[in-house]
Amino acid sequence: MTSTPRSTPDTDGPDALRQAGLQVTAQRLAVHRAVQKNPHALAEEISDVVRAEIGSISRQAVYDALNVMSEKGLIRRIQPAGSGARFEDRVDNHHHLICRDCGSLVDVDCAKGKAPCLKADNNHGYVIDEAEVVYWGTCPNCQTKPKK
Amino acid sequence: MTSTPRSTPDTDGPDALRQAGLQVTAQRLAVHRAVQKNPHALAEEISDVVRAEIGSISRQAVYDALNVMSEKGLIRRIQPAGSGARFEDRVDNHHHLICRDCGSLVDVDCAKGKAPCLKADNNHGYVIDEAEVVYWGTCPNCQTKPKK
DNA sequence: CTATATTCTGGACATAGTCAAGAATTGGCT
DNA sequence: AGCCAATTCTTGACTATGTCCAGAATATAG
Repeated sequence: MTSTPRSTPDTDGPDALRQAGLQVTAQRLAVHRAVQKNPHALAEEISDVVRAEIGSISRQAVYDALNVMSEKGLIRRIQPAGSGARFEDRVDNHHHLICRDCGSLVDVDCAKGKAPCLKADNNHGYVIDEAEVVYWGTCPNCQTKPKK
Repeated sequence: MTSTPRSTPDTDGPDALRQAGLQVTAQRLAVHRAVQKNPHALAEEISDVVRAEIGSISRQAVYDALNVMSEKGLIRRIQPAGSGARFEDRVDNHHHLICRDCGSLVDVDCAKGKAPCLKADNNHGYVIDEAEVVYWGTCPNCQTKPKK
């Protein structure tokens, strides 16, 4: 560490937190890393990963970290029907494709980085800040199964 | 009302259920009516409405009716983050606009009845049957509040 | 180094929904 | 109309996911 100030300024743990105006704690750093390494993980899975890494963490600290970081835009929360909240560190505009049978979830890019769906016809006076798109279907694996 | 065999064949309770291959029961009819009359209601609200109408119904019967009817396409289930499942009888292609602050939810038509968002760039082998779009933002009422 | 605000811990609690076994109802058949 | 088999409903326990609270620990500013 003689002359490596910061390899990836934007996603580097401490800096990312500070830039978001959050205190830097071991728990938050670990949660952030866990989300980065486990895209689409559930809160409980994050909890397990963090616990494996730093020994222990309370459930509340996990939820708090996930919530505050998603509020600040550091991570993104997705919450499809049929499962708890999931978290990912990709904050760019992309969407998700979910299998109705097995719940598997994959990322899909949204038409070349543009946001074609961000405008609703009639916004009813709402100020829209995000358009979330979820594609529901059947994954390749579940298509082969007899359906029951 | 002297000679009105059925005003709306498609949404008439008994027929709608039969056409979906479901047994016609008082509970299901009441749940169906409750959903029609209370768009975007939660399961528990449906439960209350039904109970007011037919006296009593078990929680399980409500969930069962809602689930089977949404599987059969009689009603549609939507489940935005931060609330339980909501149900509506509009089955056509439309989307939703939700306030992050108060959770209010309104319908938005999807570009003139067409389905412009139904195609993902790369479907990863999935067979897609629905594209769900949720617009997140702040409703007119919450915009005036000081934000706290 | 100290002060103060923020965050974390631990445990109770809340909400939304599922599971399972037996009772009641529906719809087809005679 | 009356009966039978299958479906549906009831009841009550249970699971999963997440929140609330008060006090202990920690981070950051000065």
